[in-house]
Amino acid sequence: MASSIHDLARHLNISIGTVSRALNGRADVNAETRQRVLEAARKLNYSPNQSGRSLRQGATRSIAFMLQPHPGDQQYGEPFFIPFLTGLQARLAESGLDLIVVMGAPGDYQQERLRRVVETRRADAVVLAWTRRDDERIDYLAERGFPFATLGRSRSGGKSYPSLDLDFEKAGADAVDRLVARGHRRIAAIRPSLDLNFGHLFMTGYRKALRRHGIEVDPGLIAEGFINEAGGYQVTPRVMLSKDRPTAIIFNNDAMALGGCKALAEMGIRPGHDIAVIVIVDTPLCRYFSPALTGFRPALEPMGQRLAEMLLASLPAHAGPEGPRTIREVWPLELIARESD
Amino acid sequence: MASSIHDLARHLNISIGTVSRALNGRADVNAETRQRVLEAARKLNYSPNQSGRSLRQGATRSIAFMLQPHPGDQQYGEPFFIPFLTGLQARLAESGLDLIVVMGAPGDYQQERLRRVVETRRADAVVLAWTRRDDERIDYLAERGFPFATLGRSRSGGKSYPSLDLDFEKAGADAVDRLVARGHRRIAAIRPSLDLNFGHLFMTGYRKALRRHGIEVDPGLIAEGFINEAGGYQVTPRVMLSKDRPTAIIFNNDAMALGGCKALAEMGIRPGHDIAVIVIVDTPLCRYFSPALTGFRPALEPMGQRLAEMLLASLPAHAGPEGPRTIREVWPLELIARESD
DNA sequence: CGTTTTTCCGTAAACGTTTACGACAACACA
DNA sequence: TGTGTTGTCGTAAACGTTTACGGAAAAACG
Repeated sequence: MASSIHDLARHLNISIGTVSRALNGRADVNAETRQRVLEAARKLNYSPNQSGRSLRQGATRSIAFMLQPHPGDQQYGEPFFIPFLTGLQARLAESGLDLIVVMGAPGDYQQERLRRVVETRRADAVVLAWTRRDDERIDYLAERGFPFATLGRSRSGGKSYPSLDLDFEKAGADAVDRLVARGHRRIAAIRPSLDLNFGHLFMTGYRKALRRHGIEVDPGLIAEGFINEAGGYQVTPRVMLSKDRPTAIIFNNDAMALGGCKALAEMGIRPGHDIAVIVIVDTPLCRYFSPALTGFRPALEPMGQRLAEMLLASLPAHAGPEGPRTIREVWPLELIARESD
Repeated sequence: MASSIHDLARHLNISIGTVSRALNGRADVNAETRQRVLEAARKLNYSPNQSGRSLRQGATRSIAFMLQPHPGDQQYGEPFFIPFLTGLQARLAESGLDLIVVMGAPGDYQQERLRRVVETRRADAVVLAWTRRDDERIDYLAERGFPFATLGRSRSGGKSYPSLDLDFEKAGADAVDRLVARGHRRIAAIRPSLDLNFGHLFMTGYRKALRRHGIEVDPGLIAEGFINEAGGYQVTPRVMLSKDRPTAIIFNNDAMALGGCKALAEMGIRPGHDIAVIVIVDTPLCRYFSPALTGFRPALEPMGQRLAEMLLASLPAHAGPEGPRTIREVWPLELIARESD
């Protein structure tokens, strides 16, 4: 049904080699011949078979983003990822690469999907997100020498790969600073597993800032939950029942904040009135919540573009001129002051 | 670097044909030979090159889901799609198929990404979502004879393809019925473009039910906005300024409801107290909002599985036994009563 | 023992590309 | 006219699979 390069060749009475060269813009083909080939390609509705091309070139010209649910949870953190993916895909498209998103099955801790993509060579490189402090995916990819980049840092030592992260540590500290400046001293933190690196970074900033202000960190004001609405809802009451109630809460995430505010509402506590609330990663949800939640906004779309660039530069086939290769970058989180603190 | 079928053959001193047959579980290979091949495959860390396989078989063994932003908007409706995709991918994996998600670029009205997937044969079939009343994507695919299925119906006549949709019409009517039974007669509707088929269906149910109750539909109580938080926020005040204020609002979507409730809050109107609120498609956001929003919950994950099944049955290569093939199904939306109405 | 069937395996072609190599003509130059 | 250069194209191999076909040996059968 679909026309191949042979059809074009037959139709034009020339060889497939010439057709291919004409299509690929090679120099050694007559201008007029090229014109005829391009016209015929349009007329016969030709477009190259990707499998044939991949097989010959040993490259699929596509990059895979692994969308993996948080273990113990069905959450993917989508509202966060979509703008990032938009930027990623835009930049990749500029270089003629396709972005494909591979869904991990919930409960797939063995990285079955990732292995599948790598081993069957469905993509030339992969992008990982939600890096963990010790991330077996990174070990796996580095060991096999498969190209990859990560959104988020990891503790994995000695490996060299492009990574882009947000400065969660500074955001955690900034949040504390802001609250202290407004007179708060009992500041709670609702966080996910410390295994998730951004949770760890956030808490580092939180602790450091508290100490800097001479405030002792109270374990009773820190609670861990799943990084979704249910997690925030379940866990927030715990810190509110601390013997000396917090006057402020920092949530690591918009979904946790939503659940947390629900729990607060049920206790008759109004964010912005009775308690200050700040969320680390801002999304549209924060803006349209009542009261609007103060948060730190990441530049997700530019980050996607940037990580694509970094990844491309690290790929043998795309390595540009000599310029020094950026390996890791940490981007700032910008505070958006609203009504909740 | 990666081992091919030739490496296995050389290593075992047999022919590549036998290796392939052994690997693919064909009958005409000695049990002991097969055992040796499988062992060697494990030892040499072999897995088949997907490009080679696709080229030979003329099938990629993967299905593409097109994730397209709503025109005029950057919204993808992710919280809705993720559970659906989870079901889809689970069922496809059972049949050895991979699911890949292809991100449409915002503003890509010419379906450039879709064309790309189809023409370069990156997938054996595609799944479309957010069908429009007249959907040029469906026309395109049907015309080319490319296998596809849709989440959502369309008006496109005469074409035969598997589709699965929710009964938005009934949900719209049910919402009205419920509100009328509770004494409301001025019921507003916040909807997206009628071009989106689910918006159209919702409004059909809404109108029919109002008429059934002898209530005239008031154009002043209907407003159209982008299907996101900003849309709900911008448009909700419009219906509230109607000369005879509504006592209830039905939102087509959780994000629109969030924005709408923000607007209401700014006007000093409390959902659940001063006005009844119902949202058609329920998500975790509705549950954890304060007050918790009454809504209609779709069975998204089972729907994903079901659509995968329907798509598989329609594929020549996977067509099972003769059983009658379901072509279109409409699933119910279950009302979850909460606090907002 | 001769014939037929079965079991197992090797050979080679094919899928649709890209590309190294060489051929041939046209042209320039001495 | 002979030699080199340039421009354009065809040939054929290669990428990693799957599979139709046939053949040899073993088994079954008379």
